[in-house]
Amino acid sequence: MATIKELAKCCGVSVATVSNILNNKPGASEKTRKLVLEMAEKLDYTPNVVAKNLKMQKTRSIGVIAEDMTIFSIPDIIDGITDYCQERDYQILLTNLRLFKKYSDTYYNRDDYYGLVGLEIKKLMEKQVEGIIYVAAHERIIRCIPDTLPIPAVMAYGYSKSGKVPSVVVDDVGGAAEIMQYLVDHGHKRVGVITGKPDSLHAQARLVGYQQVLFQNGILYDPGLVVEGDWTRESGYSRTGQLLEKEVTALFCMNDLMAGGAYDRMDELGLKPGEDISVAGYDDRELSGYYRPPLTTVSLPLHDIGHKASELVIDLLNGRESEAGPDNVCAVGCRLLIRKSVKNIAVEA
Amino acid sequence: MATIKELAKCCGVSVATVSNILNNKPGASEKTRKLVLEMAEKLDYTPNVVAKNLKMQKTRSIGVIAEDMTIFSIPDIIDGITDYCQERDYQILLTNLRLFKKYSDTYYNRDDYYGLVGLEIKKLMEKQVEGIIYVAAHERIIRCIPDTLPIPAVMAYGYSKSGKVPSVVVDDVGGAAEIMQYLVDHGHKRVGVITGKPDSLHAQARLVGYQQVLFQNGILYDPGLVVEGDWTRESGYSRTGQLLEKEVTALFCMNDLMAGGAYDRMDELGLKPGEDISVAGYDDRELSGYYRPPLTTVSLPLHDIGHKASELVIDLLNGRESEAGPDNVCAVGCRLLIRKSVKNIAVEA
DNA sequence: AGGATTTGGTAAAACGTTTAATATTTGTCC
DNA sequence: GGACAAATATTAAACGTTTTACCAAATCCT
Repeated sequence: MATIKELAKCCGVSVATVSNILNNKPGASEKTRKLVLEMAEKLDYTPNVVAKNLKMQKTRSIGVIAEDMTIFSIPDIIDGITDYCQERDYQILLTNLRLFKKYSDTYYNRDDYYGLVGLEIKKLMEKQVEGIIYVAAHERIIRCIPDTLPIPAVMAYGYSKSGKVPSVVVDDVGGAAEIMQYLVDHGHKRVGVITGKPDSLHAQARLVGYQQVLFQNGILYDPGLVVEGDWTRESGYSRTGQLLEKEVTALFCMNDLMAGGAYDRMDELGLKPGEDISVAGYDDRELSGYYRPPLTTVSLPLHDIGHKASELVIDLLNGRESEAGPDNVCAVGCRLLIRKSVKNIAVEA
Repeated sequence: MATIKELAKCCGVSVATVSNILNNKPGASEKTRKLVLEMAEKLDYTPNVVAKNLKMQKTRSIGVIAEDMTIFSIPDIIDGITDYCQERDYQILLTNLRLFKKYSDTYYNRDDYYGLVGLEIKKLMEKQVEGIIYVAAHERIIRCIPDTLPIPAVMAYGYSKSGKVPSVVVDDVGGAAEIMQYLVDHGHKRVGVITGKPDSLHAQARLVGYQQVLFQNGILYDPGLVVEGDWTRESGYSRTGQLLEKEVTALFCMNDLMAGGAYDRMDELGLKPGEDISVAGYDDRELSGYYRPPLTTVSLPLHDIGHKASELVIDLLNGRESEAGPDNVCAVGCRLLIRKSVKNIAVEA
């Protein structure tokens, strides 16, 4: 593989000249410029970027630490990251923690998990990445990214402990509000809710969105209409029964899986989802498009999260101020995905 | 950020000594060894790997070119790649082509697609990756990886045009044979097939597996029992009707989506899948576990494909001979995933 | 014509490591 | 105490670039 020195020799000029020409710096005659360019082509000269990086003290690369590639949220976030990084010509170094393969459910309390992340950060820094994005599988407070890093870091789909490292997250209250408003616009005043695990940030925020819409529309909040699920299809199935007894006209399930469980239960009871009882989901998992009827849900802005996160980190490493909010959190909005599971029962005026 | 030179000065020794100690080479006294190690800790010395790479002419990194991160097969393959690469301490540089976002369905005929891939390969080589893995979204012949690359390359989930670059693919005939054998073991002699698009390698191989099992069990192959689908749920739905007229006892759908369509049709006709008619799928898409009844299917060895591909490429770049078969193709086996959609109708002996 | 300026080019240092060749210190033995 | 070997440490070159400082030739201006 030809080096710049060999190329220079072939052209009968100095390396400096070649370097200048290749980086289109001024100060070379058209003649030598052409000569060098042609010769570079002929020798199939490929610049050694690692030498360049060493000299320039820049790598135009950022480290991406993903908790687990096989969790549904992660690939889309990474897709967003690569989208923006390509545009800005940054290379990504991927680290896959394989968290859910390596650790039990309680992974996030384990010291060795922190150790692992610390090690991977160190490895990336040795490789002179200019920034780091940590991609969480679901929103929560992540304690393992120190806020004393000498390079910028950004959390995608999670919060940092101290709030010092910028985070980009889903606007869950907005998303929940949007679909709830859609429900009340379609005449649903008694909407049962199946929540996620109550310690989950997602579940808390979505509940706030629910309450917000109730309030804004002058509907009294009835705590009896909200029951606790745990994100699984089974919990959606089992909770649906008790909600149905309360004469709700619609169900808001805090994820698509539980909505699937609700469908199951209704089928059993001879009720038609989207006809007898409306149902709304959340997340836009691939499968919910295949429910019968297809589920109306809210689409998580995963791509945008990745896009925004890389935007932030690249701004930061170029010395520009982060334009995340004052609390360093950037919430990106969801898109309402209207399908067939919500019936309009509003009486016309 | 401290360099080795500063560290050396702080310790009052030469850089060479520090280097030797840090790489635990022999020839340093216990005393200085300890001193240096402690000082390194104290200064939080972080070696500059790009300098090291330049000197060593090695980067321990491999480039991964993924066609599209958001296609379901890709993340699992990448997970397999990272799994093995972590073990061997190779870093991965990720390139996401975003093929299905950027190009139409006919992307693979477009010149700019080839150009794009060529460019990305060049970029990776400039960064001195030691090997390249191309990750396809589904199996087909990939024409855009030249077989004259100066570094080893491997195709994951695809074939190279010339057969010169090693490929690791799914053993689709084996997978189809396995689930078919399961079907006949459960007494099904008349098994209808809904194929994928006939020009797909997947569809062709799976059909061979189907025929193989028929032959081995002395069942006559009836071409009337195989109808052409196009991988979509709709095609599964529409094809099911005509198969049902042929008095089949089971359906083998060449992917889970079409199996879902078959379920839909049976529901409509008042037939219970897994009871009145057995159905088998292929691919193990997440959603098929939620079908009612859960679909018996074959699980694609995506993780293993990634694992094997990185094994091959790392062997290759270390000068070991590739242990792919003589035709440079390594087919990795599938796992039968038994759930609830196949009924045993065999008469006991 | 001759000094000043512009144009086109070069030499060499630097980036942070590793390593081969060499130098220095320490220890052993008579 | 001196010779020799072994143990330990140092010097300097190298990896492939970029860039600063410098130089020579060509061009311009009066």
